[in-house]
This record gives sequence, structure tokens and C-alpha cells, in this order.
Amino acid sequence: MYHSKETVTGATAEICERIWLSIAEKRLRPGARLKEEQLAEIFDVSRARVRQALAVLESDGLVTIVPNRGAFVSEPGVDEARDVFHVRKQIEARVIERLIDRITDEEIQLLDDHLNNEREADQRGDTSAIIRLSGGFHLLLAELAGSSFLFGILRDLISRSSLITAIYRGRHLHNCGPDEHASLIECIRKRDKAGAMRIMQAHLQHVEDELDLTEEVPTTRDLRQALG
Amino acid sequence: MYHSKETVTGATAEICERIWLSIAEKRLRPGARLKEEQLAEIFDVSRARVRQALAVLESDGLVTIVPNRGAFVSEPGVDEARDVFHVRKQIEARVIERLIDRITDEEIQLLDDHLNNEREADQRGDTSAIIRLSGGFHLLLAELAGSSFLFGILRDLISRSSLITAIYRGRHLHNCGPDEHASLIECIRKRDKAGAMRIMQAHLQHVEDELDLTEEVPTTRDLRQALG
DNA sequence: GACTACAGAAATGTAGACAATATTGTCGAG
DNA sequence: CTCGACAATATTGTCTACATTTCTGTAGTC
Repeated sequence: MYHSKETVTGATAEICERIWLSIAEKRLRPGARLKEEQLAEIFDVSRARVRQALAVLESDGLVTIVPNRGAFVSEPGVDEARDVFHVRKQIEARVIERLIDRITDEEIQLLDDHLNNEREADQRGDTSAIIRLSGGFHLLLAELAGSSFLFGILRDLISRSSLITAIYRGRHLHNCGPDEHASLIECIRKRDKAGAMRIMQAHLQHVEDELDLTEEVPTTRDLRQALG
Repeated sequence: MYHSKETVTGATAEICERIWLSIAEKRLRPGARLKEEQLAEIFDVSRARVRQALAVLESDGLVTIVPNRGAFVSEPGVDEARDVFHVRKQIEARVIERLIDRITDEEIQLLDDHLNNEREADQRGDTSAIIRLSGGFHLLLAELAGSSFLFGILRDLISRSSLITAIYRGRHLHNCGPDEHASLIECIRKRDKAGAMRIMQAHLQHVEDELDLTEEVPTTRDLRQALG
């Protein structure tokens, strides 16, 4: 896996991971209801652990829990979507800053290896792997930046980005292709901080530009607002 | 309370809040064991809900859960402590940037009101209130910056800062006094972005400088490392 | 025909009991 | 007296059953 430190304990983390992946792959649509018993059966765990996982996912913003109603996949509005991308640009800029100052040649090799995995998955058409790896590239950068805190923030941001792209972009599924990642690696190899930051900003801007954030998407739950 | 949006549902959030406050007030020491049954009795809730709260706190980094062993208050090392303050300086800088651009006079009044509350608590010597309000000032800034995401990150950062100061600073209890907050407000009132950012950086640096981050504090659990 | 009230179904929230595991204390051998 | 095995205790992890709440479908009334 692409994260160095598990932030949540074993079994709970696995459930969170699988639900997150399902959301990122659009297998779970925003607003979809997450029945505890159903999840417990699917993952073959107790309902208690499902509830723990849902509580964590709620604190991550991926799931919304309504008391006595149940858990639903969150439906971030356009303002929240813009907010996420705005912050993400800031955070990834800080990651690049730190990264360039301290990365070693061996670690750059890790980036190359990751990029190869991305390309292979791209050729195979392995959607699940593409999504994991394209997000994982950014997480790897954060990990190599040496700040577990930035890593955690970025992990959260990428999860939400996946959710947002699932809502506001219809055509493509993956977040970002390997090409821009390649040119970013080249800047890092040359320790070109300004260039790397410029590419990263453009890269994230491309992802954001493909979204349609002009109008609010009617939410599944707030029918009154959607149909009023 | 000082947060605009609850990220976690009702009862679970309340438990997280109370545990967090206990940690910030040093009533719960780093490394302290958190027995589920005990917590359930104290908060008068079911053990299941305590487990949910602990899972959330773990994902926030305030609590460490060891399988089949239990939950403990986290004990961040010196490198993690430096990391938190480094990121916090970056995040709070972004908060100030956004804040100055969009704050209204009415909202500045909110800052003044908050400052008055801080001063009153300071005169009363109300430790619990001082801790809540001094952190709350920074959270209010994030809230007024209009980014719920930055708010969430800062909330996390402040929690960890409290934990870190609890470990690495013996003398003072509060994180930051109201005086520097006052001069920060003055810069905001004048829309002096550069000045505000300078004061904020200095403010956070003061807090960090009072910590003793030169040597690793022996952890309660890793006795082998502490006593070896 | 439309609206309200009520009953049934389904899902969540909670409590309790039981099993698995780690720690602690005790006994005995050397 | 020290070390190691073993039993006792305490705590976590899990499952089951039940109470509570919400949603849905139906019947009754105007």
C-alpha cells in the first residue's frame, strides 16, 4: 500500500479503505444509503465494527450520519468542492517545498517505480488500480516530504477530491493521468522547486477545470431544496 | 461553542470533545490508559459509543489504540512535535491570507468580543476556560476565513498542539496569552496582511520556543527504549 | 378523491453476556 | 534467591437480543 503509517487500527481501517475505494470508483454514489447490517454482511464483520468505521468516515467527511436515520455517502456542495481544491493546492505546494529540500536520489527512484506502476495499470485498464495509484502518487510525495501531518491532511483531501470528482465530473473516472506526474518527477530530479510547484499547480488546476462547479447538484436527501 | 460545523454526530462528538478537553487541561496525561468501561461509566453512555469515540480520536491522532491492549493518550515524539508546529505555521498563514481578504467589520467585532472573553477568563484564573478560549481564538480566525476545511485542519492541529505542550512544557499551562491576540486583531482591523502574518508567525514561534524539544521524552509504554 | 391516523416493517441505538487475549500474581524447581 | 511455568484476573473484542425511532403502506373519514 501507499501509506507508511496506518492512522486507524487494523480491521476498522480496512473497512474504511474499502468504502473509500468504492466511493472513489463510483460504485457507491453520493447520497447512497449505507445500511449497517448490509455492510456487516458484505465485509463479514460485526455491526459494531461497521459503526466504528462509519464514525471515522464521518469525521473524515466522506459519510454523513443522521441520528436514528443512518449513514449516507456525503454530498459536498459546490462551495465545499471549491474549498477542497483551494486548500489542496496550498497543501501540495507546501509538500513540494519540503520535498525538494530533502529528497534523496534513492527516493526519486521510488517515484519512478510508482510512475511505472501507474503506466502499467493504465495500459491494463485496471480502473481500481488507476484510482488508487493516481492518488497514491500524491500521497507518496507527502510521505517523502517527511511530514506525517501533511500526509494525513493530504490523505483526507484526496479522499474528498475523489468524492467531488465522482459528483461533478461525468466523463472521466481517474483523477489525473501519469503524464503530468512524469514531468513533475523530472523537475524534482533537477531540484527545480519553482518548476515543480508550477507543474503541480497546473496539474491540480486541470483536474478542477474538468469539473462543472457552476451549478449546485441536487442532493438526494434534501429533496425540498432540490425540487422546491 | 466556537466551532461552526459539527463534524461528528451528537453523542460521539460530545465524548470526543470532553476527552480532548481533558487532555488539553492535562487532566489526562500522555500515555494514560483509557479503559472503555471506565469511560462508559463516567460519560454515562454505552461501551459501544465509547469505542466509536476512541476510533475517531485515534484517526485524529490524539489516542493510540493497540489491539487487544486498549486505548492510550498518544505520546508524540519530538520530530512529530516539530512537524505539527511547522505545519501549523503554514496553515495559520493561509488562514490569515484568506481572512484579511474577506473579513467584515461586524466579524472583527466578533474577534473583539472573543478577546474580551479571554481577558475575563484570564482574570478569573479559570484554567479550563483559558485553554478553550485561547485555542478558540485561532479556530474563530479559521472560521471567519470561510474555509471549513482549513477550520477542520486547524482544529486537529490545535488539539495536537495542546497535547504536545502538555508533554514538552512543564511551567505554563495555557497555549498563548491574550496580548498577542490583541495586536493581531489590530493588524486585521487595518487589513495589514503582511503585519498580521508576521505577528502570527512570531506568536506561534513563541509558543514553540517555550517547549523543550531537544531531547526525547521517555514514553510510558516503550519502557525498553526509555529505561534501556 | 384527498387527507389523516394508525399499524406494521425495517433499521438504528443500546445493553448485556460470552469468548479471546494480555497482564499479573503465585507456586515450584534449581 | 532467581527464573520459568502456570493459574487467576482484568480488559478488550464480538455476538445476540431487545428497545426506540423512522419510514411505509393501509384503512378510514370527510
